[in-house]
Amino acid sequence: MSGGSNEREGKSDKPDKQRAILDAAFSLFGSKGFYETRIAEVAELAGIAKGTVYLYFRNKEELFLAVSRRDCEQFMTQLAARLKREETPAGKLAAIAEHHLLYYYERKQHTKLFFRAPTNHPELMAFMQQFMEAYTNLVQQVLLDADAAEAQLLSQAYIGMLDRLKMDILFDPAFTEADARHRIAFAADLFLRGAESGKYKH
Amino acid sequence: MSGGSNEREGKSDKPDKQRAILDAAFSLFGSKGFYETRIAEVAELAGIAKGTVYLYFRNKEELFLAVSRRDCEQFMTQLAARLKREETPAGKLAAIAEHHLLYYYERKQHTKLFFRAPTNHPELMAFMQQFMEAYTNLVQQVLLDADAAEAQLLSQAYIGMLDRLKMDILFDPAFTEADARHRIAFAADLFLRGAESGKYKH
Amino acid sequence: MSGGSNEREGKSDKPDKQRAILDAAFSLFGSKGFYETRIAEVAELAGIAKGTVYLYFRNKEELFLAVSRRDCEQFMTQLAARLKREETPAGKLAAIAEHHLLYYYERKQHTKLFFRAPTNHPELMAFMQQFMEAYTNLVQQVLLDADAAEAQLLSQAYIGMLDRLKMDILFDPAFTEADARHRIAFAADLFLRGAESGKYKH
Amino acid sequence: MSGGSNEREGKSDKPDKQRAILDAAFSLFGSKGFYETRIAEVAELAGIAKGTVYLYFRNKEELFLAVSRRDCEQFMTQLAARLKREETPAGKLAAIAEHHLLYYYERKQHTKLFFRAPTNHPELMAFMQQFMEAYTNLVQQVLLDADAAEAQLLSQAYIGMLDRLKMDILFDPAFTEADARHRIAFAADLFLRGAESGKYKH
DNA sequence: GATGAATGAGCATTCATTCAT
DNA sequence: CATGAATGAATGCTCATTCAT
Repeated sequence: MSGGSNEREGKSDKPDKQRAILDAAFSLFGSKGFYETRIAEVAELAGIAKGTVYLYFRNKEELFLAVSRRDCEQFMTQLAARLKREETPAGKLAAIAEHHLLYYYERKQHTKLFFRAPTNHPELMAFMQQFMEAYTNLVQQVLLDADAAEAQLLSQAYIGMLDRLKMDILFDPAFTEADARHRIAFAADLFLRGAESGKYKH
Repeated sequence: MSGGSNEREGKSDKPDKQRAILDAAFSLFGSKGFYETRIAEVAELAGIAKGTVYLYFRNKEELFLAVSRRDCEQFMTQLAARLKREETPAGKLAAIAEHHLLYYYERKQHTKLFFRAPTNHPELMAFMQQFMEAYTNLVQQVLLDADAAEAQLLSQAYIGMLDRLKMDILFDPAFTEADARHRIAFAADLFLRGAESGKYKH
Repeated sequence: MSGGSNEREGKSDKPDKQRAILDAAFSLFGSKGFYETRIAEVAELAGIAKGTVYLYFRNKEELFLAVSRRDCEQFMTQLAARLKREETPAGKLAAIAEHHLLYYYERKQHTKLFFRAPTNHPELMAFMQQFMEAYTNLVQQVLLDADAAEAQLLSQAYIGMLDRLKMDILFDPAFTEADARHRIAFAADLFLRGAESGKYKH
Repeated sequence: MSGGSNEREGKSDKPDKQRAILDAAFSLFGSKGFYETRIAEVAELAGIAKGTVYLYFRNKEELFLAVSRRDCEQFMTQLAARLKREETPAGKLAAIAEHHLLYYYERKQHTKLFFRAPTNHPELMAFMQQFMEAYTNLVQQVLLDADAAEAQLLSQAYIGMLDRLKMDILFDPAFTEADARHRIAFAADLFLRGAESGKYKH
C-alpha cells in the first residue's frame, strides 16, 4: 500500500501545523511588528488553538526567530540560486539588486519584519547580525571574484543603497513593479559607475 | 547685587526638567527601544517622579515623538550648518557622509532609536516619514545644484549607503573614529566614481 | 454508571464562574458602591484570578451593568410573578409594597447598589432609566386596570413612598421583618386612603 | 472712613474665596458626582489655584461635606421660613411639596448631589443621615401639629413621594415649571386624600 | 496667604504562558 | 497531541495631596 493516506490523516500533521503557524506569524509580525502581534492572533490566523503554538515554539521570541530565520534563509537560498544563472560580476550585481527589490516588492504587505524586533533577546540579535553578515559575505564574494579592493565596505554600501531604494515600497502604495525595475537598473549602474558618470549629468 | 531673583536656578526649572526627561528618554529609547523602555525608568534616570513625566508629555508615545523630533532636528540643523561651510558639491557630499557617520559615532550608546517605534501611532509614523523626506530633500538639493539627473534616487542611494556603513558602529564595540573617517572617505568616493573606478581594482 | 462525563462539575464551569463573579460583584458593588470596589477584590471574593474577570466581562463598567441587570430583572420577574397571585387592584398594590420592602430586606447587606453608579457610562445610565420606567409602567398598569386617572404620577408617587420607607432598612441595623411588614401595610393603606383618612387621626 | 475698601481688597477675601470654592464644588459635584469631579476642576472653576482649595478644606471629602451641608442647610432654612407663612397643616404640606419640587427645579443642572457620595467616609454618611432626619422631623412636626398618628412614617412616605416626583426633572430636559406645579398639587392632594379619593376615578 | 510643580500610591487592564481535560 | 480557560506579573496613567517659593 503506497502512501497510507488513511493512517490518521497523512503521515503527520506536524510540519503542516508548524508551517501554518510560521505563515501566520510571518504575516502578522511582518505587518505589525513583534510587539503589536499577539500570540492569540497568530493562532487564530493559523487556525489552531493558542496553546498549540507552544507545542511548536518555546515562546514568542523563538517564534519570531523561527520566522526570521525561515525568511532570511529563503532570501539567501533564492539569491544564491539566482546568482548561479549569472556569469559576469556585473550580471551578478544586477541580479542582487533585482532580488533585493523584487523580494520585498512581492511582500509589500509585510515588510516591517526587519524593523521592530526585541532588543533584549540576545539570540535574536545574534541571528540578525549573522544574517546581515551572510548577506554581506555573499555580495562581498561577488566583488572579490571581480578582484575588488575594499570588498566588504563595497558590499555594505551596495546593500544599504538597495535597502533604502526599497523603502518607498513600504510607504508609497502606488509603487509599481516598473518603479522597482527602474530602481534596480539605477542601483546597479550607480554602484558601478558612480554619480559622476555621464549618465547623471544633464 | 540687588534683585537677582533668577540667579539660583534660572527663572524656571521647567526647561531644565523637560530636558532632563528628554535626555533620559533619549538614552533609554535609544538603547532599548520604545517597548522595552518603562516610563518609570525614564523618570528614575531623569531623577524625578513617575507622575512628573506626565506633566511634560501627554503619554509615552508623545515622549517618544518629542525625543525623535529633538534628535532629528538637531541632526538636520547641524548638517545644514556644516553644509554652509562647503562650496563644491563634492565637498558637500563629503560633509554629509562625515556628518552622518560621526553623528552616530558620537551617540554610539543609543542609536537604535530609529529602529523600533510603535507602528500604531500615526503621528509618529508621519513624523518619521517627514524626517526621511527632509533629509532626502536636503541631499537632493546638493545634487540638483550639481545638475544631476535622478537626484532623488541618487539621494536615497547615498543615504542608504551611509546608513549601512554606519551600522557597524552599533554592533562593533571596537569601532574607532578612524574607522568612521575611513568609511566617510570611502562612501563619498564610491558614490561619485563608482565601484569600477580604478580605486577598487587590485 | 458508564459515561457520566458531566457528573463532576456539570458540562461546563462557565456559567458557574460567571455567576460567582456576579455574586461577588453584587456583594461588593452593593455594599461599597462602584468606585470603592476593586476588581481585584471581586476576583478574590469570587475565588478566581484577577484576569479571569476579564474573560467574562469586558471591563468594570460592563460588570456593574451586568450585576445591575441581573438584579433588576430578578426584581421585576419576581414582582410580576407575585402580582399574578393577586386579583384585586388593592391586593396588587399591597403585593407591590410587600415585594419592594421585603426584596431589599432580604438583601440588607448590599443595597446601596442603585445609588452610586458612574455618571459617565451612557449605557449604564440608559439602563437605570429603563429599569425605572419598566417598574413605573408595571405599577401604572395596575392603576390603569383600576381605572385611575393620573396613573403615571400615582405610580411614581407610590414607588417613591416605598423607596423611602425602605431606607431605614439600610441604616437601622435593628430593623426587623415585623417592621418591614408594618410599613408594607402602612404604605398600601396610605396610598389608597390618604393621610386624612380616619386611621391617622388620634 | 466707612468700609475701608482699599485696605487690601476689603476686610478679608477669605469668605469670598471660600464661597467661590463651595459654589464651584456645588456645581461640579452636583452635575458629575463626587468621584468624577476633580479638585483641579473645582479650583479652575473657582478661579483659584489647586493648592488653595486645601487652605479652606482639609480634603476632597470635607469639601463635599461642606457643600452638602451648605445646600442642606439652605434647603431647610428656606423651608422653615416658607412654613411660617402657612397656618393650616394642609397649607404647610402643600408648601413642603412646593419647596421640594421647586428647589430642585431651580437647580436642574446639578441635582445628582445626593446620589453619589463616598460610602466610606463615616462623617459624610452620618451627615446625610442627619439631614434626612432633620427633614423628616420637620415634616413630622407638621403632622404632629395636626394630631396625626404614625407621623414619622407619614413623613417619610411624603418625602419619598416628593423625591420620586422630582426625579423627572433630572432626566426630562423638557420638564417645565408648570409640570413642577402640577406635581406639587398632585402630591399634596394624593397624600391627604389617597388614590381612592374621587379625584383619580375616571 | 496663594501658588502650581512635584509626588507616588493606587488601579484597571493586557497578554504571554501554563496545564487539566 | 490539541485545547482554551485560567493565571498573575507587569505597566501606563491618574489625581489627591504636599510644600518650597
